[in-house]
Amino acid sequence: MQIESVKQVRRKEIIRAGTTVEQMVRAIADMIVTGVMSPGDKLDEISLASRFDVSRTPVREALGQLCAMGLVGREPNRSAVVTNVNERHLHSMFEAMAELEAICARLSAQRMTIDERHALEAEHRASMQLVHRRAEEEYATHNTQFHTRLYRGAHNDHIYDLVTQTRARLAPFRRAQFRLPGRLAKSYDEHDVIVTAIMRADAAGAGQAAYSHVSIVSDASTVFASAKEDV
Amino acid sequence: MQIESVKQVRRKEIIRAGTTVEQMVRAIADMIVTGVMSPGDKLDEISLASRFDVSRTPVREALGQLCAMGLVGREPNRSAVVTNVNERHLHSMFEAMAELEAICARLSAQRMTIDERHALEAEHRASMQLVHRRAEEEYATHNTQFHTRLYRGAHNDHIYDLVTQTRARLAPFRRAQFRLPGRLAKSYDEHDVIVTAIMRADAAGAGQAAYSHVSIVSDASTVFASAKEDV
DNA sequence: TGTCGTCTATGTGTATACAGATGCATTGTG
DNA sequence: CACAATGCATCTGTATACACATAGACGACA
Repeated sequence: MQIESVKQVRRKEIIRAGTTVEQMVRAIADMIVTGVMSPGDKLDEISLASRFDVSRTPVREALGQLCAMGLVGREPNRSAVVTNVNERHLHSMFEAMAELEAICARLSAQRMTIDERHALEAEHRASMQLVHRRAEEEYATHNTQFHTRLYRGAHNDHIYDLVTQTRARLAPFRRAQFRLPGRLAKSYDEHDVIVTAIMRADAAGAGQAAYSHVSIVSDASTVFASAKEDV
Repeated sequence: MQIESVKQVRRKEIIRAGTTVEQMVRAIADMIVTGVMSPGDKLDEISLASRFDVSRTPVREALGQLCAMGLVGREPNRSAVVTNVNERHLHSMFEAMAELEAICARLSAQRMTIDERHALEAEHRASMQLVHRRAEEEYATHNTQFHTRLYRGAHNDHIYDLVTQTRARLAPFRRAQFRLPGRLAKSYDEHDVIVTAIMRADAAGAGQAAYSHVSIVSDASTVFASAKEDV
């Protein structure tokens, strides 16, 4: 009886804390993406359970989802670990990202509605101010929206899934891209080429512009080297 | 004590039956892919648990993986259901598949080693016999291998993951493609164009050939219509 | 002193128990 | 007779218990 009341209280606390599985996934993913946890770090189920004040069961659920997202690896009878990608694999992800962006840009050039084209152009034009003000954080937000518009503009749900998934897996390696001097202006110019091609319905041009945009932004080996030095 | 011995026995049975989570995933995926279960069918945890003679816990694990694979959908406090894709979404998957195949063919034309090129060509040539013998089953096996060679030949791990994943999700809708009259010969001819382009290191040609090959094979709306009539 | 074996501690995998939510059926009322 | 409300049954979500696997430490023997 007393035990049950304890359970009740705990349950209330959990509900109040609002620690759902989804939130745990977000929290752990954030820790990985922001570098709080480094590749190779163990994710102990018991520690996580006590940390989020839930039992191991939902923790395992969350780890399963993170595993599906590719952020953590799991082996039988072993703790889940933050996935440790090697340089070759990282390069393959950046290349895949470039290919997917190119597809989205091509399809966007062909399929975007008038409204979508106008919205893309307007948002892009407005971002010039952010470049002048050197507002890196805000530009990063705009940049995410800009690319999301391309993914949506392709009007293909499955490709949207693939590109979003790839983007999530690359997130840990894209930190602070816009801090580099002149990077904002360069990004804007590259966006401009893409937007212009899309407005002209120039599919091939948009695809090529998007490919080189992402390829240049990534420069995988450099990114990886810097990321590795942190470890 | 007695309870424990019962558990022991059960455990032995389970081990003997060898019903691991991975096997359950395979079994359920097969049921979906082969049409034993139709889109919209409920996947009751308790029924599955008794069916595989395990508790609900590993069943939930398996359902989570199937959800990540996109074969089943889950909503809170509701049974998992076999994903019911609409025509638009199915079309988007076929289109994505064509784009991914094109990428793999392009990259294969550029990157395959001499050995890989020879193996591809040899296997392709050998498949002509299967066409003459109208060996649909065997040709289907060969076809899978052929495409897998293209995915591997691109030398990009992440793209391999994406294309494999997409292929798995499309599996339920590709049954009996090779039963159609003349389909084998047509497939062979299309493979031939791809192989020739790859042997010449003609990236653009290989990409285009692969795209139209997959696009024609799929013909999404027809496939969907027939799949739908079964339901 | 080094190496191999065993023992223990920690953590995962699975089973079971229980609380909450949802959907359906049954009953009561207009 | 139809519709709504309530009760019940069923299934999911989470907690907890227990058995097995693995790794690291300690001791024995060469």
